[in-house]
Order: sequence, then structure tokens, then C-alpha cells
Amino acid sequence: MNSSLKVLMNLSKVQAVISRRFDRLNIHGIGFNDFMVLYLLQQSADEKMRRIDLADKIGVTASGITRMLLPMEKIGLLTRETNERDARVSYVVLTPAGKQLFEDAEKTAKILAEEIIPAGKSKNMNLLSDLLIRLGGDIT
Amino acid sequence: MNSSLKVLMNLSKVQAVISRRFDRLNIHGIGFNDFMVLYLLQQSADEKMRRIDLADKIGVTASGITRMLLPMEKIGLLTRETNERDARVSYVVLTPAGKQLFEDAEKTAKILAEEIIPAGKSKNMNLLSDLLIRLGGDIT
DNA sequence: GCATAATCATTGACTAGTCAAGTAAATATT
DNA sequence: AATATTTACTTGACTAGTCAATGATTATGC
Repeated sequence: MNSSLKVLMNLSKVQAVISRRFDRLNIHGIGFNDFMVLYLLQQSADEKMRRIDLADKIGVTASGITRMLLPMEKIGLLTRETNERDARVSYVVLTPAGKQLFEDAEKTAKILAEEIIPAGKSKNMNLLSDLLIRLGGDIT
Repeated sequence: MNSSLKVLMNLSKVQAVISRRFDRLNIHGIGFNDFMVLYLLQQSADEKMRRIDLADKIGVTASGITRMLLPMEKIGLLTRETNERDARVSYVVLTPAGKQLFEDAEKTAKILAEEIIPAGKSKNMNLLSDLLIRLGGDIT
């Protein structure tokens, strides 16, 4: 049977298993997608991003990001900021608490990530990295 | 920052986007995970599998598979069968309706899969396939 | 300059799972 | 043989999203 389809099925399975493994750790109380949000904010120039850009980067819908961010705002990891030029947009801003939590969580996340995809075998990893970029993975 | 972690984040994003694209098609009324269930049953020797084995193959939990299969049984794509040697297990059996739906859905799924990962560039695809197998993707 | 279209974000109603706990049966231990 | 452990599956309570529709604002075409 069609190989592309099999690859897609394996991609789905692998991702499901990995993300459950991450979420089970419950790194400092946040899930893997939440972790990605913190990562993206922390590495962005001024530690803020538009909600829609965050959504696109992590691969959820606009309504998905609204729902994801709510509890993170509630526990003080993020705050809102308006854009003066465009009243439609609302920025997501990383708080010091959010930054601190990210730094802690990152340590645990790194260890698990290395366990799953050993960076030692770098040839494979660079390959996988390239292939994912071609498939739309634009997180750097 | 750690590359393994970035690869995992991109894997998550790519998979989210792809599976949403699939599910949006709503191929013959089923989602991508449902499609995988039908695929696995159809290619298994006697068109039946234990629930736990299905769960493991597609990467969901035991309770996840229970919840997934319910609506599929309700609309007549699957039925149950007991194991006479072991009263704990309950087989999932593909019905003729389920088989028919799979065959229809497969056509659409193949087209979309090729769109996402062109099989023409087979070098890349074989590579990706191998890497996914190493990460636990065991769907053949 | 006004109507039309596009963009950003949210909400209601829903689906697709998760985990933790529990039931029941089979296996292993002693 | 009796007990303890493991395995298969289900259920209750919940989380994490989805889509479709809506509100509000900004950009575009004529």
C-alpha cells in the first residue's frame, strides 16, 4: 500500500506516544504545547507575540490558542498587551514568573528529548530536522 | 538550544497541522485515527484484533481505544467478538460495511498523503520512514 | 469615500482523547 | 491451593483542543 500514507500513520503514532510521555511528566505543571508557547515567547526579541502567530507556530487554531493561554494567564505566566496601531491584535507577553518556569522546565524537557532522540546520532537528527522543516516545521 | 527538543517541537507542530488537514476532509465521516483502525484491521490476517493491540499500534491508551471504537461500532463499521480462551479480551472485528468504507476512504487518504509527502521524492520518504520506525512507528 | 473583503480574536457546542480507579479474569508465587 | 500480581478492558471526571459563527477592526477596490 501507499508509502506516504504509512509514513503519515507512523508520524501520528510516534507523536502521540512522545507527547503523552512529555505530558505525563507534567513538567512544572504545564503540558508540551504550553511549553512550546513559553519557548517561543522567551526566544522572541521582546518576549511578546501576537496570538495568531503563536497559534500558527505551534500548529493550533486561533480558538485553540485562546483556550490554551487562558489557564496560563490565570496562573500568571503570561499577560496581555494591546497594539496601539491595530486594535484587533492582542499580544501575549511573558511574565518574569513565566520566564522562570520556562527555564526550570527546559532542563527537564531537554533530558527527556535527548532520551527520545539522542543528539549523539547527529546525522539522523539533522536529517529528521530537515525533513520536518520541509513538512512545515518552522520552529527554530 | 538543544536540537532534540526543537525536533520534537517541530514534530508536534507538523503532526498537528497534518492531522487537522485530514480530519477537516472528514473522509467518509471518520477521522484519521479511525482510518488507522480500519487500516490495521483490514490488513490483519483475519480482520480482527484485540483492543489493546489496536491501541498500542495507533498510539492511544486503552481507555482511548474504548472511546474511539464506540461510535464506530454504533454506525456498524465494527463488531465485537469474545475470545473463548481468555474472557478478558474482546476482539474488534471489521464488518463488510467497515471494509467497504475503508476502501473508499483509502482513495481519498492516499491522494492527500501524496500531496503532503510526495512519494516521487522517494529517497526522502524512505529516510523519514526509517527514522520514524526507530522512534517507535511500527505500522507496516 | 463607501461598500466589500480580509484579519484577529473570542465564544458556544462539541469531539477526542487523558488519567486514575475499578472490575474481572488469568498467571505467577509460595 | 491460596494469595498476589499482572493483564484487558471500562468508567467517571476532566483537559485540550476542533469547527462554525460572531464581533470588532483594518485594508482594498472602484
